[in-house]
Amino acid sequence: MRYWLFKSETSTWSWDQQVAKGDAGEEWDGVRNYQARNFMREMKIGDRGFFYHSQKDREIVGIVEVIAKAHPDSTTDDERWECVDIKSVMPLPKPVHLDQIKADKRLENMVLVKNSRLSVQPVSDSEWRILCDLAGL
DNA sequence: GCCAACGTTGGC
DNA sequence: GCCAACGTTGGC
Repeated sequence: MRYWLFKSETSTWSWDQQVAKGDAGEEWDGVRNYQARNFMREMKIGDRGFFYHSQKDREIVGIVEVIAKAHPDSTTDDERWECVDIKSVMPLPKPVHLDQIKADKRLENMVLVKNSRLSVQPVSDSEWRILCDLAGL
């Protein structure tokens, strides 16, 4: 299983909205970036990811699971854009703020730190473990 | 609200 | 195929 990180602006699509969708989940649509799309194409059902609030909050707030492989994005007719479906699994007992991540030497190579603009990113096994630890899991 | 970093577009 | 111009993102 691989790990990922999904980034969203609170005002666009928040963790609360994701949770409200329950096990039915929701498309991670609206991605118009080739790198992010390519990562979604690599995802498999059962892969897990962090849900990160960008801009105002700047913290990882929950864990999600991939429940559908990449398929055409329903919000556009442009065939280039695809997305996966994800559902919320659980909130983090202690959300992990960007400041904490940046302050941790072990996480200095995270994509979130190195390329903050990428909206869908891979997370390594060790990064996943460290972040779960910081989150109180 | 500013601006640096990055991605995309389009003219050549 | 290069690169200048432009638009967007997201941290600060």
